[in-house]
Amino acid sequence: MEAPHCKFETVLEILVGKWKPVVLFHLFSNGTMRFSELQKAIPDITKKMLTQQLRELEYHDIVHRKIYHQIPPKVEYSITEHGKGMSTVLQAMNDWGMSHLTHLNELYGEERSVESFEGRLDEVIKG
Amino acid sequence: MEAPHCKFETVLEILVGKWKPVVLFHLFSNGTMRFSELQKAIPDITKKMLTQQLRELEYHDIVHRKIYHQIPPKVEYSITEHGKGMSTVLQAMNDWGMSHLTHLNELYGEERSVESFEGRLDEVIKG
DNA sequence: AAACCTAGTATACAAAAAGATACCTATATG
DNA sequence: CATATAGGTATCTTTTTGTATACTAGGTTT
Repeated sequence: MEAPHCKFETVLEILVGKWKPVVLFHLFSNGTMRFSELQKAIPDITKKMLTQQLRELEYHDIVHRKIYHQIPPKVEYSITEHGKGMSTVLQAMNDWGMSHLTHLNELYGEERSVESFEGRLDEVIKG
Repeated sequence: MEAPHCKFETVLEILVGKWKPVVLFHLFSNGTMRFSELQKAIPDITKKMLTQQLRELEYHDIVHRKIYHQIPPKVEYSITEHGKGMSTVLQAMNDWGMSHLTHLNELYGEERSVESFEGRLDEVIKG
């Protein structure tokens, strides 16, 4: 990952990647999840991608990784306190994003999908 | 560009790409800029990339493209009214991004560059 | 008439991100 | 003693992004 050039690019750095938003969504929703639970929740993600995204989020101290030293292994992921502070930004992005989708629909018609993975990130990050 | 899966991904869709943030920064700062002025402001960008980013921003109705039918050609770019509505989100991202950088510095030391292209997007989008 | 200007497009190529698949660890279970 | 288990890594291929370079249009300047 490169150093950010402007402050809001830091946020982008955290969020970009095909799977980061979904992963965050599930962790914000469920609080604590095991690696395998995340895999089940996001069926199309490969282990490699899931690991990668989680490690990047961990680097940014958005996600905490708790290892249980047992066999078979058990690892739990959760949003850190610092990570929870992101919810305001996510909320702002979500709100404007919604109105932007409406705007796009006005401009181009209803072709765009507005469906989300269960579609309730807004509710989730508020709580 | 794919359809977004969650609302805040719409915002990401607008912002991702190596050059989108810089382009937006300059347009928010300068109000109206010609293609060539943008090129000068962002020396490393190629015409192809600049065109591409601008077209994507135009599609999202963030940037307006005004063509003067003269030769040699003249085309001016500016932020649309709809685009200006994004400034709140950018501001939120910027603010949290700044505090996040501080947090990262506390965690990992001062290795990370906090420099931005002139570093004043926050001032610019407030105005 | 040749060269120059601006705002591009076209084509080929390199680099980065993502995907597919196989493999590893060490214990518990059948 | 073979197999399953959970959470990964390693390696290779494909796809997506971004870069480099050349070319175009058509009026203006030299």
